[in-house]
Amino acid sequence: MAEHLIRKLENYVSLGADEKAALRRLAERAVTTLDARQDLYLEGDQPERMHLVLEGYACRYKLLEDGRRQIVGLFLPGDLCDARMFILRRMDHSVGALTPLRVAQIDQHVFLDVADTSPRLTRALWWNALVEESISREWLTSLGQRSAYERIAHLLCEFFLRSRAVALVNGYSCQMPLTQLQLADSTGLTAVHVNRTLKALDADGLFTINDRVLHVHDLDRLMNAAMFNINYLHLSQEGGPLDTNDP
Amino acid sequence: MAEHLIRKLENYVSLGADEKAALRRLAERAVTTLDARQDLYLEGDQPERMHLVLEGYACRYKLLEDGRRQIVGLFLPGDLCDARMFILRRMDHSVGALTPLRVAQIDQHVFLDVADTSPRLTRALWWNALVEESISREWLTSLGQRSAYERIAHLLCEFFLRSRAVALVNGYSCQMPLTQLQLADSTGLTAVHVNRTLKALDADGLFTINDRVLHVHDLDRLMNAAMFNINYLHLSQEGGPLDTNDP
DNA sequence: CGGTCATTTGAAATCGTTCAAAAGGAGTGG
DNA sequence: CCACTCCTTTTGAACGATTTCAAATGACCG
Repeated sequence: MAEHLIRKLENYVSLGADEKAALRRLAERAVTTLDARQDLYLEGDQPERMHLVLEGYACRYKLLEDGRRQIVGLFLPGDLCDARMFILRRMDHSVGALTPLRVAQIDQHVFLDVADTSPRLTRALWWNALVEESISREWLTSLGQRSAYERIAHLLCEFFLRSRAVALVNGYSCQMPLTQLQLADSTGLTAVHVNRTLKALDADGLFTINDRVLHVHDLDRLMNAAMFNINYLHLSQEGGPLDTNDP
Repeated sequence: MAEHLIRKLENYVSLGADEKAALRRLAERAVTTLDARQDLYLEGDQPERMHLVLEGYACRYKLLEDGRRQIVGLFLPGDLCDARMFILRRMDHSVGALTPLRVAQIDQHVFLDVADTSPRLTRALWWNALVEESISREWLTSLGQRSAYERIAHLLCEFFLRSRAVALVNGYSCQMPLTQLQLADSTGLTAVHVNRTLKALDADGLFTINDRVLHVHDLDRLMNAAMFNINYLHLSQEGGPLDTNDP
């Protein structure tokens, strides 16, 4: 099901029935499942196919020689992995499943054909790629400037809002597949400190995580605590998505 | 002069005379100069033109409400700023000159026309964009996992190698326009600590910086100290650039 | 000459790490 | 069903990398 992807793209522009159909056909390609902890790519691989996440969660990560690990991006349902990575001969990072994962494997040329279905769809897929880059920049800002408390608040705030953008929230709750160790690898902290910081965030009434479910208790205060500026997610273009009849 | 850009792209693929000519024409568009500290874009701007850096150095940066600043990317001569940013209605970060700067301002459609001059050039410009993303991921890894010492070693190593890729080195020296404060904003450290760490790196015989010039004393040891894995720069495709007669 | 910016140094404070250990849950094989 | 292992969460105490605060110096510029 490409519904999550469609939902996400429609934050940017309303899609026509033909465009949605093209995306749905994409999602029917070579559907595979992976267990948690399995890798979709490893650093050094020659990427040949790209993937659309249908169900479950995954991450990009890099390893240093001595085993230190940094998670450099998260994939939610509806996210596309490495749409154009095949231009680089070798992967410079790995992609791993965080939970059991269902993905569609898509050949590059099939994707490019679909991307060319309509100018509007082309643009929407571009928008999607550019938002991913914007998120990287925001993560850089978090790692460089935010305190542990702000950093974790920021990550979870982003996660909640990205989940909401693909209709995966239930009021103020959503899945949160990251263990404290993975949270630590995402934020450049240690698991011990993540544990203590999560407790502080809970004590302050901002959110709790239980059994891989995030409950946001006060989104406004959470955003404030994280110095969260929603613009970088480029969700609603002022006045909402473009109309279907737009050029 | 588009020579730096051409040089850089030829790390990936050899370009034909017509392709080079197209790039050179790009670089003649609306050439402007800026002083150090002037901004090319501010967060919130609607990007309309993209830029090619002809001479001088610039950076992308983000500010938090309370004034903390993170530099999230560097531009050297030959770098393209925000080739496709116009798809996003608003800039989510700012771009500022680090030194006096000469740039060519390029309209989006002009750029896209040139990019379509040949499949090889299209691919080369894609390669360029993907390398920039790869660098972001490596910076994330630095900020999250590397110590102050490793982080600064890594940044300068990268800077040296990127300079070399556009023929801006002289043996083991190159310009290094960042002040210690800017180095601090790039690495998520304080200027005080950058100062002390630079001294340590000098004392260890890795490199020195004097009057905005970097002298690398021992590149191998510098790369080791930084845990520098050159693959992420995607410089030489195995066996060197593709041949001009390739598809 | 005064002002701004960059560099440098010292001393104290702190945030986050490291080390160590315990406890709970989930899955596996006997 | 128990024993076992692995993973995750949790807590305490000590340590240390980096920050903060403060101040001095030098270079450049109008």
